Amino acid sequence: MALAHAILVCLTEGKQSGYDVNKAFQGSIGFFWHSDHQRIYRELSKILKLGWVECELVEQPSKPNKKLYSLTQAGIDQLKEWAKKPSPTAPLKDDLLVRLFSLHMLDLAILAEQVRARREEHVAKLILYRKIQVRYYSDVDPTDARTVGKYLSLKFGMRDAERWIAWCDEALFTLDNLG
Amino acid sequence: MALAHAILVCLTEGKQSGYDVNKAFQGSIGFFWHSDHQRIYRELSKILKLGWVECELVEQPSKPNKKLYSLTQAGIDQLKEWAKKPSPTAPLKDDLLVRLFSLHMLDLAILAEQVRARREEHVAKLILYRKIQVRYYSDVDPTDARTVGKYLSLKFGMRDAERWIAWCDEALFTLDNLG
DNA sequence: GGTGCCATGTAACGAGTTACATGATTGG
DNA sequence: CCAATCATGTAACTCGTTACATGGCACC
Repeated sequence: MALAHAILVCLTEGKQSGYDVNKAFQGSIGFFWHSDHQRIYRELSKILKLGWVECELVEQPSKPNKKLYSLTQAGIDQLKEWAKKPSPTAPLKDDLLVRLFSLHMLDLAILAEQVRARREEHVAKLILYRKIQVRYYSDVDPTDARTVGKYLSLKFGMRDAERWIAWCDEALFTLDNLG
Repeated sequence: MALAHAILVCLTEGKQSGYDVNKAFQGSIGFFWHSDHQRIYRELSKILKLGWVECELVEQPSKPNKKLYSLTQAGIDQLKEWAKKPSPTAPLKDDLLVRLFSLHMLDLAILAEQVRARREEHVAKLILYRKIQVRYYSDVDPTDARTVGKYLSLKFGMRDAERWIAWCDEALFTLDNLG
């Protein structure tokens, strides 16, 4: 039940609608845990029943009504309990790496193209992360847990992109020497 | 239908039983695409029906009988078609990174312990990868596609472990300064 | 008049996990 | 005698994805 906990983490930022949570899952926390609005709405009603969140209906003139969710004490306890459990390492799962295992049967030019595309993706990500770094984390107070935690995760994202870019360069060089 | 294709990739190595495929999914290819024997057996019967593989029953005295699967031409075509399609980047998904977003509400000591555990895991992986490197890839012929492809994926694994270790060190330093 | 944002969900399907189930042989 | 290896699968369940569904407001 990991998505539920990711939502709880989201709600530590304050009251939010399903729509808001979904937006957070597209940026920020979504860089490390993704979902879609369908599942988020489903999960919100589930954890509402469990009592981990409470819900307040907000009527908005000239906009659709929304439901603002906020953490309950049970939700906070649940979050803390979850955080105590060891976090399992997510196994790598990547098409591109698998394809390399049957490289001898595949079209090298197409594969090289895919590696280039992957490289570009991560270059774009790195640029985005660096923008976020400059925008929000150029002057971090090292004693502010709230900021420091998020900054650490951003740095992870940056390292992730960098290692992809470096590996793609290596792979392209190798593929070039093959054909 | 990604698992099916990962199995096809496996079978480019030659005839294998479900048991063999499962073992490959625990080492080598399994470092980049994991599964379990249940799903592998299910998927094998599925792609047998589709005609991507064919099956030969081998009776073994003093061992359980086994079914040896091998690629058919349709399977090879399928593999090649699949490899032409762009490979989607697997989104990051990690508990530990998510927890950092609610760092201000969590127990720092426990989290630091989890980071240390994560570090050890990746140190162990890196050692394993290096052993494999020395054992199988100390003298790679850069024109041998079969070897070069697998070696590239191994190098990806090594970079992955290295970036984790480096990040964990950074995180531990940061967490230390907090508490 | 079209695109995009706000805001909510359901239904069907496919993928993946956990638990259950069997049974012989080999090595310590 | 116990554990590991070889070898196969089924059943129930949860998680995740895709497609479907609605509808007003604001901006260009």
